[in-house]
Amino acid sequence: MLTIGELSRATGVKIPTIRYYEQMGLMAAAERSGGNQRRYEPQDRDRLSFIKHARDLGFTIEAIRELLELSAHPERPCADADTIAIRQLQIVRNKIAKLRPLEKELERIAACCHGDSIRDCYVLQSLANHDMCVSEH
Amino acid sequence: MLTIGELSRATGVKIPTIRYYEQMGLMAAAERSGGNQRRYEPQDRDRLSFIKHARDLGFTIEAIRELLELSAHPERPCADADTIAIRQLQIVRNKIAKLRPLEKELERIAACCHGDSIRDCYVLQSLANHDMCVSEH
DNA sequence: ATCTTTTTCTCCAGCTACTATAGCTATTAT
DNA sequence: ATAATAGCTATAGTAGCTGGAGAAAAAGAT
Repeated sequence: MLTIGELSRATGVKIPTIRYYEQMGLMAAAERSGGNQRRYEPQDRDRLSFIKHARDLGFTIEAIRELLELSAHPERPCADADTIAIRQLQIVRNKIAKLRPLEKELERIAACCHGDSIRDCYVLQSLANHDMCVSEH
Repeated sequence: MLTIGELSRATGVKIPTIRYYEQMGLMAAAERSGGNQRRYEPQDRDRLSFIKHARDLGFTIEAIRELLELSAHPERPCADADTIAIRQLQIVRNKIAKLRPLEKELERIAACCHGDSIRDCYVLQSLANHDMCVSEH
């Protein structure tokens, strides 16, 4: 049996976050000690590690809930889990695709400022004037 | 003079967002019509466009506040604005740097699942077992 | 002038995924 | 027995909006 602090150290998930996951229904309500403190089984640690790993990969709570649902039904087809992973991959790729033009634009804006005073600051001019941008965003 | 709807259409910023910016002090409290509706001057449109452009580039409200502060003082050195832009570039680069390993990991997880049922689903196994990951994240 | 439609007003709640505080109690170590 | 550490609940706050309710104003049609 683990205390919430031990579970936290074992998984790298902060204590308030563990309680939050319980509230959100990702973790089952833990058993309690005589003094009303949460006590966990080893399998709770596995489940929480799964959640942490998925969160680190950017899956939403909702998506994780679905994945956990699926893993509770070993006979179901694997395709559903695959779909969720592919969806997440799309989300991550979209984010990267949006950030890359921003990076380029900021490089340009930040690198080119050779003015001395705000009056002719390239950064501020660029922000004021969208036409100066080299790409869409 | 523009109504809030016209300003919204002119800049692509939604009406509640314009009111929110006013609340946050990014936009000055607008003049009002006899019937208490907001009326804007052309320079308000420029300011809001500036804000929108900066938001699109991922600057926080706080950073935008600083940039607007700076642009109100044309005699100050340009370096301050440059610093803010460079900081934002760092933030964007960090985000990309974090997302790329996730992309790789998700590609691997999503592509390799050849099992039929959840029992031997590669997606779920990978999430359960961090050791299967090829990179840190 | 009246009627209808559209726009705007304020206030407040909700979103994601936590994080932090306050005030209290339980457990553990000495 | 006492002190230190760890845990409890409940509530509010974070960023940056977004949406809804209910009322009032403005604009267009007759």
